[in-house]
Amino acid sequence: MAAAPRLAHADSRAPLVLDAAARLLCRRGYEGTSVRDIARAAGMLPGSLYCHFATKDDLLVAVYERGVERIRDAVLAATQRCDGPWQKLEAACVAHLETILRDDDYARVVVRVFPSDAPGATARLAPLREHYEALWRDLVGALPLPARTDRRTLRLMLLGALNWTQHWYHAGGGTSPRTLARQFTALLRQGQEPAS
Amino acid sequence: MAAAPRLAHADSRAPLVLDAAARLLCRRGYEGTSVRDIARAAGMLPGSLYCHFATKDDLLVAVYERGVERIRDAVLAATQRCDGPWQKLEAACVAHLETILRDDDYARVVVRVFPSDAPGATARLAPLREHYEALWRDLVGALPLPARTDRRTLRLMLLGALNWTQHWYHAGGGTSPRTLARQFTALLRQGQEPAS
Amino acid sequence: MAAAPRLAHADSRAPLVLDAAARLLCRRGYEGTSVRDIARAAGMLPGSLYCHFATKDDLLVAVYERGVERIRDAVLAATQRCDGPWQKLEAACVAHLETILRDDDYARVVVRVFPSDAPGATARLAPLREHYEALWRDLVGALPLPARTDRRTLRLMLLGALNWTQHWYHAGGGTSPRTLARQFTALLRQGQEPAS
Amino acid sequence: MAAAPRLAHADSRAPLVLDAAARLLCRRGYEGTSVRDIARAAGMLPGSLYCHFATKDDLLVAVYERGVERIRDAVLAATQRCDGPWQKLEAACVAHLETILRDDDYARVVVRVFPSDAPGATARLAPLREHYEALWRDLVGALPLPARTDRRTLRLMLLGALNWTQHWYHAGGGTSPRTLARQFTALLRQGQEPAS
DNA sequence: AATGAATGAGACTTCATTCAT
DNA sequence: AATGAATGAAGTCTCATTCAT
Repeated sequence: MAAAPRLAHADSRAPLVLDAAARLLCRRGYEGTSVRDIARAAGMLPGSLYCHFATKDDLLVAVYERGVERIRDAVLAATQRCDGPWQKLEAACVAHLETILRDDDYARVVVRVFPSDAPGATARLAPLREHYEALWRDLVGALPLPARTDRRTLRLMLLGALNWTQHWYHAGGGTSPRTLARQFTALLRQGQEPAS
Repeated sequence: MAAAPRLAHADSRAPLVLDAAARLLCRRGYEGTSVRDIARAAGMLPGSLYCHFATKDDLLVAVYERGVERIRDAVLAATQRCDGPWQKLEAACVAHLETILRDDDYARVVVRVFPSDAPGATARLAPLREHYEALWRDLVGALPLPARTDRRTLRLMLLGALNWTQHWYHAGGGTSPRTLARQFTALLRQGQEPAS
Repeated sequence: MAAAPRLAHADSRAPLVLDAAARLLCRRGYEGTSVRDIARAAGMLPGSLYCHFATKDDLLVAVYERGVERIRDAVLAATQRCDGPWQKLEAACVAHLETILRDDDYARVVVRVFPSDAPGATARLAPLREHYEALWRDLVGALPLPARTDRRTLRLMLLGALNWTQHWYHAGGGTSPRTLARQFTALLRQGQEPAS
Repeated sequence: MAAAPRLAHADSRAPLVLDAAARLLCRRGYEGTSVRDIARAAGMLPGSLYCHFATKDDLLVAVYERGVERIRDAVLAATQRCDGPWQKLEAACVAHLETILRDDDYARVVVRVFPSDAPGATARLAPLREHYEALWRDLVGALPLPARTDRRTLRLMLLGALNWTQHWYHAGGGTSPRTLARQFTALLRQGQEPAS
């Protein structure tokens, strides 16, 4: 079934373009990536990109959509394999970090490029991001926390710490994304003040 | 408003240029800010900028230097007013957050623009950043922590959480930078797992 | 006159650009010719030049290549029509001078612009020039000369005299390039001291 | 008398500016030399140059005047030390070549920069050059030549050969300017055809 | 679906020059 | 005589985009 006649040309080279765009966007950001660069990386001429995407912004949005979908799927899958709210949170952190620190360029774009970086696409980008973060609202909402705890702050703190890793984490540095995620969770869960 | 009467030949309009640059850089990033924009904001022609700064990179470095100096001074001053390592850390978080979330555009540039964003200035920017982060190494180093704790991870987690606030915090949202900083510190210090 | 109907999509307007570049470069030199000027002369916008040539230097190199090719071909063809080393030398002088003093702007660029004028292209220009001058080494090498004669000096003297004509020769002044070339050759060959 | 009180400040630093201009102009040409470069080389700011010279063109003309004066003086002095028209011509060639191939930047400017390179100064530059070349008209005019000889061509050929040396001569290459000048003269005087 | 050429705006930077001080 | 700051034009080159083919 899968190895049917027509195989390669399928529905064009749009995926190839997306891959190239994701690769560059997550490394150089929105302003630092030109349509020319993307075209070259995809083995095309700049004009040819416009057969697949009407504007640079559209291309970014398409990458973003896939990025959000992927990281969301990864986190969802990870949390469903666990029981217990803290276990689920830890699994989510592991999935999030492994996704953005390994080779998923699409997901990395979501973390690297901010909706405000592309003024013409802000309105479409923001909801996508929001869609992903809603997931974390649920995860944090499910935690058994002292009444005084501000769950929003906790969530934003954790996501901030996770996302900021892109700026300092380098593979091969000893600590794996998984270990790092677990450390983050533990720090939040148990605190560091020695039991007095 | 632009083009003041040309009195005050003294010490020039370089500070004005720096202010304009800081304002734009912290909002739009390095690639998103053009020399034209900065010149216009300073009430000059683009070429006139080059009386004060030889290149766009030099201008960024000058802003960075002032930014690092300011946020460093703020944190140092705050910590010296406190006793106790956790108190010092909390004071540092408050100072850091108040500086980057209020109107100090210079400090915000340091948090927003990464050395790698400006390839021609990376070599000058990175040490400045490092100079500031060294301060946090000391602060975290002084904490009385369980032996198992990875102080580096703790530091990077906290700084990540603090710096990421620039992406979601908006003044007038109820929580002040000071409150936020205290919450972050408390979350790390005491943990959230209900005493069992 | 600019902006032809846009028919003739074939093989593009690159030759037109080259022609315009050659025309200006041989008259105003490298620094004296701007990309803007060339574009205007070619009926394009400055940015459009870069569809055909990646940099100003590349454009110069392309002109140079054609210039060297043309003058070399002219000299080679002329010498092959003659017998005898002095006849060949004279024919070469005639060809060289007719080429650079008539309307071959490409060849004139080779004589006018020095590799060192365009630092970024020196490495590519110098071998081209050398390629042409090698031809003259052969021509002078074949002359039956008194043993004491420094052939290198003779060659450089002759080429210098020929090339310098660009600075004073103006068509319509009575002497044709052909006549001039013959005079130069005769002066060197027979000397001017009256037979005593 | 000479070692009187006021010594150094004399009539300002104009000579210093001229020296700097000559140095740069003879090396980089007119378009390749900026007013800024000259000012920096003279230890001044660009604006300060305009205390001494109203425009870049004026500066070039001033350098040119001194250049012509120097090379003219050198040639005149040399010819007056000799007897015989061919001896005078040889002495002139030696003086010309030693002046432009050694360190007299002023004279080198005259040979390197053409009146047409500075459109705004062409009208003032051309007569200066002409003034120098008139000298050669006399020298060649005095030669005892066969009636058929075109003295103008002979003169232009010799001057072309001499001036072109700037493009290939490098000190330390074995042949001195003096030797070279003598070779040029001999080639013209005696011819190279072996006595048959 | 893709190309090659072109566009017009705008990028950073340097130019010769001016002028109040 | 000199400075420091500014100007306005122009320098080379890149940008996202368009469009006939």
